[in-house]
Amino acid sequence: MYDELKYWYLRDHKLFWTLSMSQIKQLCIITGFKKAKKGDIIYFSSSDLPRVFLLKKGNIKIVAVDEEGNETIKDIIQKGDLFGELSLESDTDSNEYAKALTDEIIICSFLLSDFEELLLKNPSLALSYTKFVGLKMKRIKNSYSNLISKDAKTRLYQFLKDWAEKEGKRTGNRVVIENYLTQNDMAQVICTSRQTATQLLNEMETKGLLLYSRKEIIIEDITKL
Amino acid sequence: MYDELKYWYLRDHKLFWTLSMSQIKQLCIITGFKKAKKGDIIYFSSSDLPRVFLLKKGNIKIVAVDEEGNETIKDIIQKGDLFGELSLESDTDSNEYAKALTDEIIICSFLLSDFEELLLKNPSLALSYTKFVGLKMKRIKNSYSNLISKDAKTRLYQFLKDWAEKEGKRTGNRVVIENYLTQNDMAQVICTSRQTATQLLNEMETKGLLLYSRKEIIIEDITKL
DNA sequence: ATAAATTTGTCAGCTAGTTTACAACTCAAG
DNA sequence: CTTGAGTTGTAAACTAGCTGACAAATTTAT
Repeated sequence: MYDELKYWYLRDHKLFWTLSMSQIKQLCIITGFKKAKKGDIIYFSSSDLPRVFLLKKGNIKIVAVDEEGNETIKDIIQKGDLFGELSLESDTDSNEYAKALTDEIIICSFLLSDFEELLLKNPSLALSYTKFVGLKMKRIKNSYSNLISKDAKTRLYQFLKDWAEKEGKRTGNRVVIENYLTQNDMAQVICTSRQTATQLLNEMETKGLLLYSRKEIIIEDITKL
Repeated sequence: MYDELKYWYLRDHKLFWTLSMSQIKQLCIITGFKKAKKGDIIYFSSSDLPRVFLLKKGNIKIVAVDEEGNETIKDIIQKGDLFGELSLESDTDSNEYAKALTDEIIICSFLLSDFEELLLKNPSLALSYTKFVGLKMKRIKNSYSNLISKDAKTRLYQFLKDWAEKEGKRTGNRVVIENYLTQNDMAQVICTSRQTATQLLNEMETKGLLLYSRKEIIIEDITKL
């Protein structure tokens, strides 16, 4: 049963669709599980062997801490996302941790070295993975060039649109997003100050574009964003 | 002789070191050559089949044109760099062209589909390639987070340091860089206005940190940047 | 229930960097 | 040797967004 679950976790991910069930069964590369509750901090012990993680349930944020102790959000990871050493190179110096944003978090992980071996044995998987990483790169490039060339307002709008598309529950043009981020979190993601984000969100609320609360964000008409 | 050259071009690239000479000979994936002179514009015809390019000689810049006709520098490609559809997905919508920055440009290219087939046959190459893309991604992330969190001055200093390291000729702490960029180009790369870049460069010159001319940039003491 | 901590709302002052505008310089092509 | 296009130098006016500061609201812990 336990093993079944492991395989299912992999099977569930797009990336592994090219493999047959029996192939997946042979792999058995998942080596770790982790559960967490809201607010919990999940450390990636750098002493440990490099790993690739798969977030099965919930949402977490990756926070980087610099020399002066300033915290910046590196990434928001959503259900189904693969994260960690995607570049297949271990990141030594970075001081990062993950923080659970929602109530119940399930993360499973496998060793980078196991994964590499697997890729070597499955050329088609290697190719899919390469495409996967490439796609990720394209997305990152895109969002960064947004950050740089667009103003804060446009960035917030884009962020909300993306979020709504990924996780919102849509009925007609109305979208409801479960809000697990604070305004400060959002501000950091779109690289602006908390105050500016607050201002913009209130402005949108006055305009009737959305309804903000700590629990959920309701966008009345997604096409108007 | 001509074929020899092709193979050598691949052989020369880090990425293909894992392959034996005979393996490389079997590939014969290079399908196109292009030469250009300073100022020439090299279009990537979107109607054509998607390709991966390898810049053998010279420097070029990738310029994106948006709806309003504004041009922004996407990338500066240097000798030995692989560029194009690295994500292994063809980019349909983007309107980009490359412009030759130095006198003699040699670009060779191969079809994306050929490359994919090659990766399928050589899992270890696929793995190296993924690592390669991953590394590129890491670099991009890094430079973008510089763009976002640091001020224009720091960004220019960092840009010059990187440039010096990659292409400068160093004697002791003195570095000479062949300057194929205008101040406007540099400004765009570090995402600031031309005027700010000019101001900063002049400031550095008055401080005795460097000597700027259209032909070359001389950094008197790289450790002082 | 009460205290403590976190999150949100709002405002005035400030600053880095943009924009606009123009002059001076450099260089390649007739 | 001129001409004109491209590049560089400089300055004033302007502005988006940051900082700091504080109050109010809300959540969590005791």
